[in-house]
Amino acid sequence: MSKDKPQRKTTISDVAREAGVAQMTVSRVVNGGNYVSAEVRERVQRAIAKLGYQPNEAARILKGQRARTIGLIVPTLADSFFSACAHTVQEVATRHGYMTLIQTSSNRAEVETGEIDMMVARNVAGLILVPMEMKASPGLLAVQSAGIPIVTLDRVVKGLSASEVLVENAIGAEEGVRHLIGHGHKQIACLGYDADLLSIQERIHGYTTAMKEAGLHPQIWKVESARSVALTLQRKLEGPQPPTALFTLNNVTTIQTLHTLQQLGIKLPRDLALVGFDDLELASLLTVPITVVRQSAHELGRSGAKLLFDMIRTGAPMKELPKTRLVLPTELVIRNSCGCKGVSREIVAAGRG
Amino acid sequence: MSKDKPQRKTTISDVAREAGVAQMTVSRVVNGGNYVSAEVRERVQRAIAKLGYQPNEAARILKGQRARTIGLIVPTLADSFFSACAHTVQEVATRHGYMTLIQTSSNRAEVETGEIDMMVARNVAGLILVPMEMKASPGLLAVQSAGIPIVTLDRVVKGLSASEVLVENAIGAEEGVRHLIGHGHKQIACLGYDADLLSIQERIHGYTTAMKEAGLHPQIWKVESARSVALTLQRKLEGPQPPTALFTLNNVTTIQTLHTLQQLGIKLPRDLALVGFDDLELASLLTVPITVVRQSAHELGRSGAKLLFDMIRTGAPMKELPKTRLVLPTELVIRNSCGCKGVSREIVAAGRG
DNA sequence: GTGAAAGCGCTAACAT
DNA sequence: ATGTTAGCGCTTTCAC
Repeated sequence: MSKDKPQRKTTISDVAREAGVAQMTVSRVVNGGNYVSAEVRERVQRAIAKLGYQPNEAARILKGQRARTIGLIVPTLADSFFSACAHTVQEVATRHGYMTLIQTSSNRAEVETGEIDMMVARNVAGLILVPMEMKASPGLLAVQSAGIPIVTLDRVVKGLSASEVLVENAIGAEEGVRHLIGHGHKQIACLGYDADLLSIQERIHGYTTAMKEAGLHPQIWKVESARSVALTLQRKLEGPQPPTALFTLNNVTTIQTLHTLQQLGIKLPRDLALVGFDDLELASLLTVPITVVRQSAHELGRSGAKLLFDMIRTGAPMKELPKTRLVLPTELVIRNSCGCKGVSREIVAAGRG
Repeated sequence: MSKDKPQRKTTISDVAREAGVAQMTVSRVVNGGNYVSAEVRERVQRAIAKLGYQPNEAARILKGQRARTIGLIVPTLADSFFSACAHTVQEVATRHGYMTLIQTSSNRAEVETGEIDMMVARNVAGLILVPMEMKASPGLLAVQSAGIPIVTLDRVVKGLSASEVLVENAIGAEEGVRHLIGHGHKQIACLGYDADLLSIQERIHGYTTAMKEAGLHPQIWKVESARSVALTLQRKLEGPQPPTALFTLNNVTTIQTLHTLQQLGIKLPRDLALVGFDDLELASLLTVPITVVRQSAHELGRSGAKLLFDMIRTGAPMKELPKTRLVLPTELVIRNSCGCKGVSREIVAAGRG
């Protein structure tokens, strides 16, 4: 039907012939174009455009260069927080002329390890990840000693000289809990899971700080998984001395909580006040708009990618990579689940076919 | 701090030396091991194990092999429909031992074109995309004639021999609109944008079919962009003869509509009934749970990836690639915005730190 | 069965 | 400022 001959891709030597120069000159033009006269550069660029030349990555890599590709590992793309983050990382990478290998670890350290190996095999120029383990695995250390810059998002890895972008989890949680305290609540419970994650630990710490500061007794309900949130909540709320307010540790917990309250017929904020960590899409359109501590996924992605490309540009080779730690602020978005009355008006964007 | 020498990776010739054979023999052992005596194979395998040899992908690719990487281009990852889709594609790819280069086209054909070129430069083994143009660009044709399998999602590209995964847009829309008609509505307006996309055209077609079938007069409000939804809606609803029901053409339109109705103080479903195309996260927790025509992003991704790997496996080289068209069903999820009374109970999953 | 040679497309290092 | 040479690690081709 179509062309039978797979028409050999145009190579650097095709361009060189077309422009009447040596391959090396073309290579120089492609890579920054230094030490090339304006006239020749012009001619080469025309030839490139005419032939639709694209440098062959494999050849570059074989020569020892790094791929113009970065790796990104997030727990899942099915959570809008991480997909927003991935979106931004990819955008920044594109702006730098890089592509992005995106993998999901499904919250499993072994999976992450395998993915790191595959990325190393592809000579990625840098690696951004939301790490699953608190201490550096041999794989990650190998990446580091291969001189590949690493940025971790949301969490830190001990024993690794990677740059980190974190979130003011403790301060954000404090602020949220203080807001509930400001509404006069004394019995504020803190609900969530994954207590082994740094981010969650910090939020719990923030909760505890705010409670103690107000002379209140912290009540922390750690559950093992997202699924058990509903059970725990139901048991506690129907028990003696139910709390008058709730602080939920992440978006999934908040959603589970909302569903459970709906089932139990408990009305927000009349029967129970709620502040959650993490914003929800459509939060303002819910039966009761939810007050949340918002962290920006886009900012996390943007900062992480920016840091990575700084490192890639600097090209600190194998040696001590410059290690940076960035901590992003959170924002208390006051809606109605906390007991406040006002109406929040929010804007939506983005489109699909 | 760590190792200063980046310890050159062991190559095929290291293994050959260690085993006392030629590189070629090692290569044969690595790739299936045919035409090698058991004794030599044994020796080579021991050497491979001892040295921890990993074949270099770049070198393989340079020799004309395809990368164990596929490309995926979606309009955006900031829309949960497409990120869910990307999530599943990536999962399937991983299961096949492939990685996934994920790029976003931002709904712009030129961007898509550039990304396709970069993927070709990386020798991807296959390409999955939600195409922005209805006719094949030179770039896409080049991919095809290079023998790289292509699968398009949600839309078709004319003049391209790619496999396609589509959605029963027309039938789904018909079903949704018929449900509104079943509630006794006569004045049902259809609202949305991006009318040049096949998927939207089909939904409009389904709407029109259902209306005509019932002897009703179609009322289609095409707007130019997501932003103008609110304006149009407000103007029409405050004008003479406002409709009693609304059919919105995609999730963004539905959300804009919800916000607008909230502002105008119009209550669902008392003042106005609503059925939307595309499900919303948290739809069941909204003030009024929204009835929607749901299409499965995961199924779209899964089917597309499956199709692609079928093609990659078959390895139909440059010749006529087997072209398949798959059309996925939609599902009418009845909640309350249509006027139905029942309570829907839904489950949430997925977790984050 | 096994091996030697050639070369994929590119760029670092060295001419000129 | 531009060109020449060599070789990255692998597999295809052909010889033995």
